[in-house]
Amino acid sequence: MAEQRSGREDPHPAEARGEGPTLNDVARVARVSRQTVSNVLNAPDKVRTETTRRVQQAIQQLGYRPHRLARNLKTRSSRMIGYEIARSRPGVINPVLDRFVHALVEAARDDGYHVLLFTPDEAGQIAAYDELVGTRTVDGFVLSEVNYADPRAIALQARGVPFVTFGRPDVPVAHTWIDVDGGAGVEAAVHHLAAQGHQRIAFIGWPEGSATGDRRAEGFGRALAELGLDHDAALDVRVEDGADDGAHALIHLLHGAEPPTAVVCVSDTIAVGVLRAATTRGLAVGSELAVAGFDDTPVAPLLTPQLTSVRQPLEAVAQRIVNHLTDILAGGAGKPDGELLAPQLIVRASTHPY
Amino acid sequence: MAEQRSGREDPHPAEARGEGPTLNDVARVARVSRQTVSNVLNAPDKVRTETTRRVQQAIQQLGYRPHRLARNLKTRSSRMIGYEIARSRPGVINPVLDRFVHALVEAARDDGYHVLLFTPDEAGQIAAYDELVGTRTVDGFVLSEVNYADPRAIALQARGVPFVTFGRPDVPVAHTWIDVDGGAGVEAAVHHLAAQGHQRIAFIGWPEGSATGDRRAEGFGRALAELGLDHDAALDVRVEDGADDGAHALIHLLHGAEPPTAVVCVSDTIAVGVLRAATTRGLAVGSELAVAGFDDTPVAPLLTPQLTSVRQPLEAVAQRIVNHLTDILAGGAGKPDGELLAPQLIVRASTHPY
DNA sequence: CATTCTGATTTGAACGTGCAAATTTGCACG
DNA sequence: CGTGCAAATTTGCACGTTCAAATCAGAATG
Repeated sequence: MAEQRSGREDPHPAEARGEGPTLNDVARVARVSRQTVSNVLNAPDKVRTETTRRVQQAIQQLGYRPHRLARNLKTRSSRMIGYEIARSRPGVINPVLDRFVHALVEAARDDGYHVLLFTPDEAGQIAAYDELVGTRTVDGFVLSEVNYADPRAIALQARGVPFVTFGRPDVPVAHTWIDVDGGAGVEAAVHHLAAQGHQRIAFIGWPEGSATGDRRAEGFGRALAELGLDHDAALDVRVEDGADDGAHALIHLLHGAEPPTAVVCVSDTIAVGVLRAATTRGLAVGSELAVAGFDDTPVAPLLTPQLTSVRQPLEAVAQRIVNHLTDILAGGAGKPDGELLAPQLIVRASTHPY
Repeated sequence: MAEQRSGREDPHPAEARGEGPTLNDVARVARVSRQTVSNVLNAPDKVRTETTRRVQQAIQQLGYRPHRLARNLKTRSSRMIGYEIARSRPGVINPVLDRFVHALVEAARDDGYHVLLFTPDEAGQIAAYDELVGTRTVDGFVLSEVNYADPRAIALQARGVPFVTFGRPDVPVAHTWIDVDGGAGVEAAVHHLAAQGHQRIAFIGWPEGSATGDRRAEGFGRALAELGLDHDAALDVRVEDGADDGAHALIHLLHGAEPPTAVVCVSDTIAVGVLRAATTRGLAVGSELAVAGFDDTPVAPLLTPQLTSVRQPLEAVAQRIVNHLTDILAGGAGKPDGELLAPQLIVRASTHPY
């Protein structure tokens, strides 16, 4: 059928190059122009049904897939979202990485984006961000573990780089954020303990200065006020995030004049230490001492007794973050706003009196 | 200085476009051609020192960074490595994600690559792989948790897609892999226990059929043989990977005619259950019953007592995997080979007799 | 039947870079 | 001072796609 061939042939058909087929290859097979194929994929309403059918078939036949790089070069977007994974500290259970990253990747995929991981650059907090945005490797970022006046948020803001944070800034600033209401989580834990009959409830938090920690601590104070319990300063302590620190804190609490019968911890890591110290002292956790953690890390259900913990809706957080970010990237400016999601208290044996 | 300007001007200088500067912008400032700038970056030896200096300065001045997409389009490579994160099962501590992913990202960066995460596609085990490679979004893959005759490895192999696995295939096949000698890890644990005086050492493994699990089990048999201890089938049990399963297994073992004085577990998750069951039964772990885990997950040092565990050199694994993969991607064919790294036994209180 | 209009399709150009070939420059030599 | 040669630099083109403008086909209109 040589006469069917058009005069000008693509001198480099896909097979000859040992590469995937291109728009031109599909176009030739479907006997349409390159642009029509492009339209079938990107603006189907501009193409006649019959033509669409023919093109689709050619695409099928050749197993064509658009070349991401070529498309992105033209559209000036990478359709990649950058996410920095911080170095995990040994001895501290990373509450976020596993579940959150997973959720992030899935949410991004649903919106046609991919997640690119990177680690902090020793050249400075934002060097890695500059690099990625400078080379246009990513279109925007998701920041987690943001603190007050987070330098990364400030820098990205100044550069006009799109980003959404997991965690809210302290002052109302002009960027979009999603956060979990940690205070409400602690509040729920305290209410739960009070409902079990506990009157002397302690809180082991992180040292002041971390946005996340401070807000959880506030929830503690709020809950006591709501319950009409007085806020005994001796029952409100602050330690670094470590199991040993938690253990020491509990021992200290137990040595007080009026020791607590229940302890709410700002993290599961600390709760692990509290559990350990309690067990070592022969205190029956659950009946004699109730303990609650925070983050519902994978270990919570593995501890003895199983640990009551506040679970963050990380999947929902990731979903909302990606939605907001892709909106911004799509140019749907809108004014930046925040969204506060409610955590959920997972009650387990460590706070059961029986 | 109008007379210094060349006749033909770039009609779209960077500032006018509101985008980053391009090679052309740098070239104009440095008064050289676009290609010379490219050479300064990619083949410095082809450029005169003086010219290099001028170009460097222009690059500095404009804050130029090469446009990744454009470069990659031309070089037909994305300089991205794909890594699939499997859905983590609740109640099982993911031994790999945190440390390994981190190490992977850092190793990749050192070789000029980025890591792109993705999750399994419900359309099939390799659909997501096909998609990424079809759109040329990634250049190759790192596979972890590979099993015998892993379908992903087979499919990628068939398609000629570059990849390196963490985990070795059962038959000598034609792909490169890195693995940790799990058998040797269990062996080390058994030897350590024997050195503490234990004669009846049990092993709690996974059901047969998983490459990783079977090899760890083999190490157990090997160690017993080396030590001249007989391989009592009653002390070699298999359960699913869960804390409860570990607990049941221990109880079962303790009910035997001659119960073990030491237990090596194929995972920390199982060890957690064993610890729990032992404690519940009033057995002093460390002195009366020694327990060792595997993977040295973040919880191991947080347990009571702290858990002896076999630690995989994940950082080294990631490093070697990336090195091999980038070699392959650079065309440095070489014949595929494997590399077996030794794990390290981290001794803690759970196997200390005092 | 010529004209206008609308929708469908094609053509030309560009995104920013790197490879290959072409050109220019600098320098040693007879 | 021309000649030859290697080194330095430039020019042309292509990577695969999308956007904008141009062309074409077909129906509706006067």
